[in-house]
Amino acid sequence: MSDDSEVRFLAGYKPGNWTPVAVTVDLVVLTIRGGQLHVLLVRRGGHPYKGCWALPGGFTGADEDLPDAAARELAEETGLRAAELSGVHLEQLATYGTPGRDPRMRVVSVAYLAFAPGLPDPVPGDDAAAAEWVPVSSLGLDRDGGPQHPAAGRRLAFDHPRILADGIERARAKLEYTTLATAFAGEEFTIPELRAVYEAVWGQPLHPGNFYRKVTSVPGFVEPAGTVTLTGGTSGGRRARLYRPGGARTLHPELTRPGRDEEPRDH
Amino acid sequence: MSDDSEVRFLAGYKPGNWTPVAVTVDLVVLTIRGGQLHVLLVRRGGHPYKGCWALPGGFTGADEDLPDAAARELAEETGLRAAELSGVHLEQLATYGTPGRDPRMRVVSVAYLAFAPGLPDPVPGDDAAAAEWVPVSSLGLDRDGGPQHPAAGRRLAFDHPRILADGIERARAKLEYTTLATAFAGEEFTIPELRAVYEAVWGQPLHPGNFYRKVTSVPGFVEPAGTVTLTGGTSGGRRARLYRPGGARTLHPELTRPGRDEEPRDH
DNA sequence: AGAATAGTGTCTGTTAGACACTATTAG
DNA sequence: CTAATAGTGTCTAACAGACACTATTCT
Repeated sequence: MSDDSEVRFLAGYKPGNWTPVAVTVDLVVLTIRGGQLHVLLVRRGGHPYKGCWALPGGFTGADEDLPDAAARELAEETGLRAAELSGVHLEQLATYGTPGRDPRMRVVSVAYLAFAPGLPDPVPGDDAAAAEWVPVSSLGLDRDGGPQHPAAGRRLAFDHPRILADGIERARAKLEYTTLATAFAGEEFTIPELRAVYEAVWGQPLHPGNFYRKVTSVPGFVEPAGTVTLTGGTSGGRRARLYRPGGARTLHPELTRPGRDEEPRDH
Repeated sequence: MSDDSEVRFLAGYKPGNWTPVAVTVDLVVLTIRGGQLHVLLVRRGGHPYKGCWALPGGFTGADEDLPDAAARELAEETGLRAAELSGVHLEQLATYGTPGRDPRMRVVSVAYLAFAPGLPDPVPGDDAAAAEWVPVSSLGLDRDGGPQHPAAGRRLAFDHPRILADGIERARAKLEYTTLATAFAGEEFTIPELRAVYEAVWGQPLHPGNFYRKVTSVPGFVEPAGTVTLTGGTSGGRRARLYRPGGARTLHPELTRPGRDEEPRDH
């Protein structure tokens, strides 16, 4: 496959039969604050959509791999260092390239999804006038992960409502069959804290007793740290045992969302 | 968000702060022939990787949406018309953009996955010297959807072994929780035919009796057509009832793959 | 008839979910 | 003590998987 004629071909190759396109990465960064699912948004400091809220993101570098670009943008917008970023789960979500989605030119955006345990307040990057954690519930997405309602309070730029909805639905689906919920919790956590993650992402309460049994019975999901919390709840209650993430990455059998009898799964 | 200053900005906008990149679509087209899972491959007629086998694909048009580009490439490589293509399931798989993956220049490839019922023999497109259905089992992918073994008979160009492995794992996973298997069958099919689809994609035999009960009991998966096949099997056997795809797109509860106790799910 | 394939009956072990209960801690 | 939270016991209906069986068709 690599012969003389190929070497000659590459030496004389000039791009021609292709369309100039800009490739960007956009990030759906999710975390949990105060029991509510939040997404990281920036207020755009420049045109187009100046002053609108948008997902953080930016252009990819000339020799930068896509996951690296996503990690770099995440670091720039959150001010996290490499060590802190290592605890953040980052995965590719989908790619959006409809002509006209950016009024400037043809832009193909590779969206990434990030799950993070309690991150600090963000630091606006170069292009942003502000950066904030925004409760997902304030954005008027419908419960099934559909696109943003037109009358929502804080409208998002570009096709970011669609990307955000896809990201949230992906997150909801992945909690069912992976151990990713532990990526929202710290190094050690209690089962009620883990349950709070599920309740925040899924947007509905779960049965505490059954959740406890389920989580502790799925092999590899969590392993006991052997210690308990220092105090009980703020208004009484037993101390909770502490756990660490187990070795498994997928759950068998899965933890199914209650009350969904015919939703699409993402992908 | 759309004010005078934005109009002026866009009128005077000149691309500058971005990297020139070519965007292509690559296709993982799966079908079933003779009880075996096959993938559509083309033999490259030009450099680079001249003479190697590769996934079909090509550059996106200047004002072409990504799914349209995928459908166009699919039509070009298979010679199918729009009416036939409507029965083909096409979904975005993932995007691959590691620098150097194409020796010519920076190429970001958006991969699509297509499931099709018995397609005709393909017609090579412009850039291809040949196009063929190739049994997936002949390509030396490991059973869990890992990348191609280096010593495999027919090596694929670029990072196409990885893309193919991702596509197959996606297909395997989606059979578990969606009704997509019916996209591999025709308009009407028997339960044993549907079982053959699962067995071909999953690569393992399933229990006929339990499969029958499961499939017919999941609401919306299949609905009886009221007729039976014209003959029994070639060497005896009862006639099978015919079914049509039901209205559901997802399966509740799912059809789980046997014998996998800790595989990653795709995405 | 005999082999092969389609489809059904039935049993067993596991699981989700409901509900009631015990254990422990703050105020 | 009382309220609140953590965790356990137990029952029931549903389900996966195993196995045996009946039904039908080809040679």
